[in-house]
Amino acid sequence: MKSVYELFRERGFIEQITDEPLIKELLGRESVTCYIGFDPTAASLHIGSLVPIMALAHMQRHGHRPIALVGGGTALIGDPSGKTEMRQILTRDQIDHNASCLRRQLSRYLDFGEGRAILLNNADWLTGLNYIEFLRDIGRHFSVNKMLAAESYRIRLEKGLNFIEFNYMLLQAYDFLLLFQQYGCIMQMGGNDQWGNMVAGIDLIRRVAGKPTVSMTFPLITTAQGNKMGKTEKGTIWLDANLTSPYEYYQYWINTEDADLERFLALFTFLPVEEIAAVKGLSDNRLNMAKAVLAFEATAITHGVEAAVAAWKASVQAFGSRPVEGDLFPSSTIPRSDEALDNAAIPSREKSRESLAAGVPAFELFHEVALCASRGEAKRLLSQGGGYVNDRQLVAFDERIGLADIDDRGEIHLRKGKKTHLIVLVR
RNA sequence: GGAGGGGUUCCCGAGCGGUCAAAGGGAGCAGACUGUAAAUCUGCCGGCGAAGCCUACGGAGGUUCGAACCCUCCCCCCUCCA
Repeated sequence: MKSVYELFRERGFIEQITDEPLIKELLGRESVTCYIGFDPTAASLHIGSLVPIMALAHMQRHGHRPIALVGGGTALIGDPSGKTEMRQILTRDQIDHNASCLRRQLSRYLDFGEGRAILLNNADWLTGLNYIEFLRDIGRHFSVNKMLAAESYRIRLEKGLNFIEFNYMLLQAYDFLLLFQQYGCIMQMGGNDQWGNMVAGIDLIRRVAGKPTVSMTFPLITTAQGNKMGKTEKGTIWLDANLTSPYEYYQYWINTEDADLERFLALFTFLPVEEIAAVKGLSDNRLNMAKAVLAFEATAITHGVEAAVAAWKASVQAFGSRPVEGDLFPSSTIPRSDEALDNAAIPSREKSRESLAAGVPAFELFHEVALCASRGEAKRLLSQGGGYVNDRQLVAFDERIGLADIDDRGEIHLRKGKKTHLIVLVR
């Protein structure tokens, strides 16, 4: 079996590491306890946290012991790293609530069974700290001169950085020290913007305990367009099915740009790299099949196979069938034929028969079902030919939609542009 | 604490008494072209409506026929000095 270090290398997980020979050796030789922190700044993680999650999952699959640390304590401070402005400080209640949501969410990716992985919240030790003691025990090991030189602070020095944020690094370093002492955790991983905080932890452990520890950062994943992952202008792509439905999630992935496909398959699926390498030679239809595989696998990891199949069916229903050929990604469990399609995963709205009897002007209907944010927007959309009813393009924005448009399944299919489908269920 | 500079529509950023729902860019949406891709081109891009009205330029007041633009107070940010 390949060591997880090699796997990280070939799948593109590594941006920087502190001590390559040491990490290589440790990961190949023994079961290592490592940790990654997750900020409970929202009640759900989003796609941006997927790389760290996948990294922990890989660690676990290779017999190491991951610690997922929910930053309930550090979130009270707010990490300035990688941010140009101070972010909104959340209340204790909000953070506690979010932290408990994240615990549940992370359990879907990792097995927190006895000895296999650990889930902690740093609020448990940070909120009870005594200020004077902390300064004397921990603070004295930090050089302000050195901190000011750190990239993450330098950027903020131009924009303004207040004392509470300046402290963040000490707290994260302290987390690492505590995990080292209490759980034998010797490796921290995280996004590349965490580099400064991670190195600070290693330094602290060396000073306090005299032991070497290591860290590894992941590249900040951007799309080929240079946008941050998971933050589209439409909104964030969340991992919570209630915030981003499995169908939307699937669609997000299937719309991956060509240039990102291979990299994303390596990062966001468990498919073997040998199969992923085949993407290089693909074009047109077969390339799109590979995107379907990415979408299916990614959806299955986050929402389960059943939800992924439903999303796949809905997608095929909406965009046409292009079964993935058998020689592509043999390891993938994506359905290869399109029997038994259904569109249950396509967003739908109910509407009564009576309300349609007199016919509803199309722009009002589009607004009513939330396909458009306002009536004005709906009018503009329809006037420009961006509205469809049962695949028929509407020519007039006030065309009336009524009983005649109901199909034999009792549905009216509305479409905004090429990609946004919605089904009106007539009751 | 003192001096100066700022806070404009989702973001950046012009405007500095009427012609401003506010230049320009970005993002977004739609159309064409395609492969549910990218690039490109075109149109749209506060709300409700027929005209018109309403809501918006950090907040509250004021001057004026009329204010994003002038005045007062307050809040927030930045720079320099302490």
